[in-house]
Amino acid sequence: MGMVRLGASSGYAVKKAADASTRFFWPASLAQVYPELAELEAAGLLSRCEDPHGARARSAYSLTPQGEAALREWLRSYRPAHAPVQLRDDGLLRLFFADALSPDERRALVARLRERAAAAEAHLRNEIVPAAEQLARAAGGPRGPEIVARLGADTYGFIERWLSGVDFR
Amino acid sequence: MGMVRLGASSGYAVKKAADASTRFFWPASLAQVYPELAELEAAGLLSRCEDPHGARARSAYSLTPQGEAALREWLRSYRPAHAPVQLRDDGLLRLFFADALSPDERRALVARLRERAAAAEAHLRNEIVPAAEQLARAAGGPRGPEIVARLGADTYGFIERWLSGVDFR
DNA sequence: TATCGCATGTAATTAGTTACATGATTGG
DNA sequence: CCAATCATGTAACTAATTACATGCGATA
Repeated sequence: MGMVRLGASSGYAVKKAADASTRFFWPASLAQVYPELAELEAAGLLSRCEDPHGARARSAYSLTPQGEAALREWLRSYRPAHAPVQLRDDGLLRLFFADALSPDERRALVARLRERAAAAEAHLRNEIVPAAEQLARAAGGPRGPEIVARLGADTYGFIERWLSGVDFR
Repeated sequence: MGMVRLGASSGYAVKKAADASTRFFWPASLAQVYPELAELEAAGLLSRCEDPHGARARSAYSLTPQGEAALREWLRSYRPAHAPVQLRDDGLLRLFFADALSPDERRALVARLRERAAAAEAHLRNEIVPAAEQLARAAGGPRGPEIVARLGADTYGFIERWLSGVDFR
């Protein structure tokens, strides 16, 4: 619903938008998106209208007033008691157990973790942040996507620097 | 297997150890742990011996040489091409879509995200890091758990400070 | 003697991914 | 004309959580 609100009208567009923005903390697959859109329509939170492109069928979704209200209620319902951010990551898991390795292998693992954090930072900063800026200029200035993208880039940068100071012999 | 290596012999102990350490980036449930231990035993990577406590049955697992080798191979197999850290988080998702809220509501959301990051940092620093230090003193000085716990605490601290500088009117 | 923690498992449900299946449009 | 992208869905499978079910041991 949030993606629809930001201008992604079709299921395909919702998936594409998620890939280009929320992928790092909330990935979505097409097989999730299509049934979900249908359910939200059945619940009266989205309205659908046929918007074919030539002979190719396309469904253009938009938020109903009830959908807008439900989205805002969901945004307001966040409480700090909710589970904290999960840094779900098999790299950190390996670092956790890295005492089973030799010192050289340990250093190599830390180096690879640094590389990956640096790559994630670069990708967010060079691809995702500019895309969010463009969205802000285009669609009535939503700032959430840009703020989250910058937070992500800076956090990966922080992790990269932190790991550079680790001396895990 | 990593947990068994660090001294958690029973399924219950593995779960408890995960709750007290890897929970933030790799949560485990008992319903996962027990079948997994049985599979690893069947594969010859763990050996099991009956270790009853009075009349209460208990299985004490330990790594076989093949298990030790498999664990090390898994630790070595990490490549930066692997999916980057996922900050899977419904709080970030809400921030992403927060333009649908009023300025006051937005600020309240950011404040709650800060509170939660601060709580996670405090918990890691006051509970998880000391537990990892104790483990290091007890079990032949594994440093991975402590390093990861400190990285987590510092990262949450970074996020908390970052959010304090956000002006999302 | 009752509650809490230790201990082991199964069953049911829910969430999520991957693969399959199909076909139109657009740009090189 | 061929490849990439747009577009929609279903089916099968895998992973993960939650709930259920049971019972001993220690301690307050």
